[in-house]
Parts: sequence; structure tokens; C-alpha cells
Amino acid sequence: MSWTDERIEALKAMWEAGKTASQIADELGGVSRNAVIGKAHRLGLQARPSPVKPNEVAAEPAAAEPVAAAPEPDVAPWEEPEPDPEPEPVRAAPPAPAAVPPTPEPKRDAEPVLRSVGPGGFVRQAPGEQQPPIAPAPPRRLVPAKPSPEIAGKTTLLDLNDRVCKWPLGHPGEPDFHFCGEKVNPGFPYCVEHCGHAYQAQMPRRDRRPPPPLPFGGPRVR
DNA sequence: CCCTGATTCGC
DNA sequence: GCGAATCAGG
Repeated sequence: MSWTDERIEALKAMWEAGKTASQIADELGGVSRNAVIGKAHRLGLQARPSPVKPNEVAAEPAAAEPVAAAPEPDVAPWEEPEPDPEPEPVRAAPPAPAAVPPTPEPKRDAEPVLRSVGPGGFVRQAPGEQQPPIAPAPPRRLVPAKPSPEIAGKTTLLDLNDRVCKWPLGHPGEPDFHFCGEKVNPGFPYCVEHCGHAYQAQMPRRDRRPPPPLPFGGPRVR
């Protein structure tokens, strides 16, 4: 079997629809799942979560700010916060904000702290002693709000077609979640602007810097 | 083991 | 360009 236009079209459609390579291979028939994946890559579509692709852990030692680290609300990788100069979804998987467990306890030796009790029975705090760091509440809103007027005039999932930009704005499940909806950059699932975010030049692998040797704080490669 | 997608490399 | 072989995480 060869890759006719129809078959390529079908492949694209199913790939973007989230079908797995195996499913696509089945439905197309006459090709292996490897063939499908290979073709998909050659076609340039490959923005999909891979089990094997680690999601770029920003494991900066972060030795700075000892305790004051703000839990960073919820900013999905694909979202475009107004003030942020660079959302850069790059080629990362949308649904992977990598929830970091709170673990507030600033490692302090279990050294018994001596307190004195004041006249009224109040416990006196040592000057430097902070009250228990409030556990950051889970920021994610997992359950969708009811459908609402916010969405009016917006491009919803149901409005998606081959001609509009599929760049998501906001968080899935939230009432105002929608898609860009601009006219697409022909041949791409996104408009010109979002193509600029989605597709960024990659250097040949062999020229790329392997991450391991970075001691810390290395330049964020993106 | 099964699944997944990514990558490599001879054709 | 193609896809089997291989890799590697879930």
C-alpha cells in the first residue's frame, strides 16, 4: 500500500482526532503502526503526548527564595496569560502541567523549640518563627462548570474544523474554555500566529546539547 | 507481557 | 520517502 492523498488525509484526521497509531493503522489497513508513526512524523504532525517523552522537568535546584516560593497558580502550558511574554507550548503535551505535590515542610531539624508562655497563657513565638506554612490549596479546577454564556461567540470544540485555528485558550473544563478560531495557516491546524508558538526550529539531534551534564541552572532549552 | 509514541537507519 | 527494528515509559 502506498500513501495516497486520501490515505494521508485520513491519517492526518485520525491523528489529530487523537486516535492511536495502532487504531489508525487498523483503519487504514495495509500498514503497520510503525508506518503510521513514521508517516506522521514525516508529515510534520507530531504534537502528541508520548509515553516516552519526559515532560521537560524544570528541576532547577531553586536554592533561592527559601520559603516564599509561591505555588504558581494554574497555568497550563498552552495557555496564554496576558502578561506573560512567552507561553511556549513548544511541542509539549497539553494535558501535563506536572502537578508538584506541596510538601510544605521546610526541612527543619526536629529540634524541640522552647517557648515561654505569657501572662494570658499565650504562647510566645520566637522572632524568626513562622506559623505553619499554609498548605497551598490544590489550584486545579477539575470539574467543569455548567455551560455558560461566557462561551457565546467563542470557538468551541464543536466548532472546530479544518479551516479554523485549533489553538486552545483557557483550561478544558472551565466555562470559557475555547479555541482560537482564526483562519488557519494553510496546511496547519493553527493560525499563523499560533503556528509560531507551536512550531519552533529544532536543531538536528546530534547537534543538540544533551541535558545530563548540566549541573544546575543551565539555560532552559526550549 | 501488553500498550504507547519516538527514533534510527538500511532500503 | 518508507517502515521494520529498536528504544523506552506506562
